Amino acid sequence: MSVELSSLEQKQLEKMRRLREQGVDPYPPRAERTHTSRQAIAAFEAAEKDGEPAVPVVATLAGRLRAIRPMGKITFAHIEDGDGKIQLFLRANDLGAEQLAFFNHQFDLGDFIQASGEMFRTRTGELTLKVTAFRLLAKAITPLPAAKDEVVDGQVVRHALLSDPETRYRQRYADLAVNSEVRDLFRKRAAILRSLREFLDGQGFLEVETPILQPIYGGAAAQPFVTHHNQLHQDLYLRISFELYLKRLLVGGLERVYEIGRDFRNEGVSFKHNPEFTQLEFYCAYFDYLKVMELTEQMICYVADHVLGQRTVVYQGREINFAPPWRRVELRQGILETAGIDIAQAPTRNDLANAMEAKGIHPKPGATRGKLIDQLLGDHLEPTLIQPTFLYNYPRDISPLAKSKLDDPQTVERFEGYVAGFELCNAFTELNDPVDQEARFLEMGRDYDARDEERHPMDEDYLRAMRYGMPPNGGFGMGVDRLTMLLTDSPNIREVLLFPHLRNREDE
RNA sequence: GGCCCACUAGCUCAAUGGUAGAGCAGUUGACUCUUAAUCAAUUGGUUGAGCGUUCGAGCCGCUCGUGGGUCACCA
Repeated sequence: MSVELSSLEQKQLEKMRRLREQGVDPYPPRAERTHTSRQAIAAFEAAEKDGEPAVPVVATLAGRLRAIRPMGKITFAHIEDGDGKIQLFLRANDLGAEQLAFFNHQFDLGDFIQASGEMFRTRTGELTLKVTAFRLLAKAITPLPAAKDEVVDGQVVRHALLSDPETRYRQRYADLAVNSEVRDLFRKRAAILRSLREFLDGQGFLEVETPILQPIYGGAAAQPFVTHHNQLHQDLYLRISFELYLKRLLVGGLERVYEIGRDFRNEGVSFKHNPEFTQLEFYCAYFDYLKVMELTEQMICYVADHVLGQRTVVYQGREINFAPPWRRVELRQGILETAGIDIAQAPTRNDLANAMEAKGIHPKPGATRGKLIDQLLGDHLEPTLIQPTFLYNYPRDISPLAKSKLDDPQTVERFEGYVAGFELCNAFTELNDPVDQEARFLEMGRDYDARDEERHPMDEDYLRAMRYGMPPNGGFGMGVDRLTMLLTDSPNIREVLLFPHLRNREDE
């Protein structure tokens, strides 16, 4: 092995080799399991009458050794499998002293074993397997981080649990192995994804898959990752959004489409940003942003109902209620109330910058009017949006793919959903006018510095698609990781990613 | 990228600038209903890396690394 092993690991490696010399395969290819821990307990309870089963419940269990308590001529142990933990009871009377000593000395915490016998109740009432045969399934070389559970008044108290975030994220396998609530969190994440699909499928949406490697990136303002196809001599970008491909599908006659997948943005990392993250986008022909708002409320409630069984959740100490209708706040009004500036009274970039200066707010140098509005939103309004809120009607120049309002061409029909002080989703009445769209692309190129990597590249094929005719439609995008944070009360996006992005370590 | 904090045994944590410790895990032994089993004994350290200050550094200073927080960035 290339890495240096600790003395404990070297001892275990030596133990494993000795077992092999004794004819014990430390990694046999097959296991026999008749019951999971839960199934064995359920089978006993079903057969049970007055504390005794009518017929013996014989089971072979398999799992990881989590506790061994030798007591002379008997030994208690716990193994953990996918369903939970179950106790084993081994007796010299049943197994012979030699077998019991083998179990006590050759098996270690973390090993996978299988054990056969009859289910019974101990004097304390715990359903337990009385073991008549056992076998090693996989030897552990590295000791699991010590974590013991103590039950106090029905509550499980963890001792010396693995808590160092770096180890937990870098060695997620160890984190999962010893922290059962981490396993539960990722089961919940899977349930969230399943519920989102169920809801959208039920609404007649078609799940599709579009390219991750794209010759032209677009649909969002973000720096892309660049890669290269060797044989084609072609630079490619990892997608920063699905938007432009999904809307091409509306041109093709698919009226309701959605995609759940990975987006990649080459930007800073933070408690709510990971370089790759899971995005949900859907597009719905003949919907506008108001209908998308209602669909959003229904969808989030559907997920909450199915995953949590309720529509409220406590996030970082504050109760959040997802029940519709969510508060609706016009962006102009929200900024007026929190920053004291009426953006409608500041029609140009300089007007707005002056208004901000007058309030003691330093406008970002070089920012467009839209970016200044975004600054006011992020600094003043966003932190106040704890309960689910739709902010709506956004400035045109930060929304190049959204349709303008009929009575106000400088404002677009767009909303963002905010919960717990951060952005959860983003949606608009999609721009389907190819002439206006081309003008927007050109505007973006003008307004942004030519070196600004976030400027929107022109996508000629997208414009061609739109010229074939795109039905009016409402589009929606949501960070699934952030929804998962909310529903699992996780303060950090890394908690809801199995393998969050971390810097390389020199020693690895 | 800036600033702040952290990094000590496998895990969780101690240690006035003066001999690096505890609990759990490990090892050895006792124990036939235990469950953080208990009891007795015991192994285990390049204190993140390097350089410096000092008679003497886990502790003070500098550089670097990693992580966390925060700001910047992120429609």
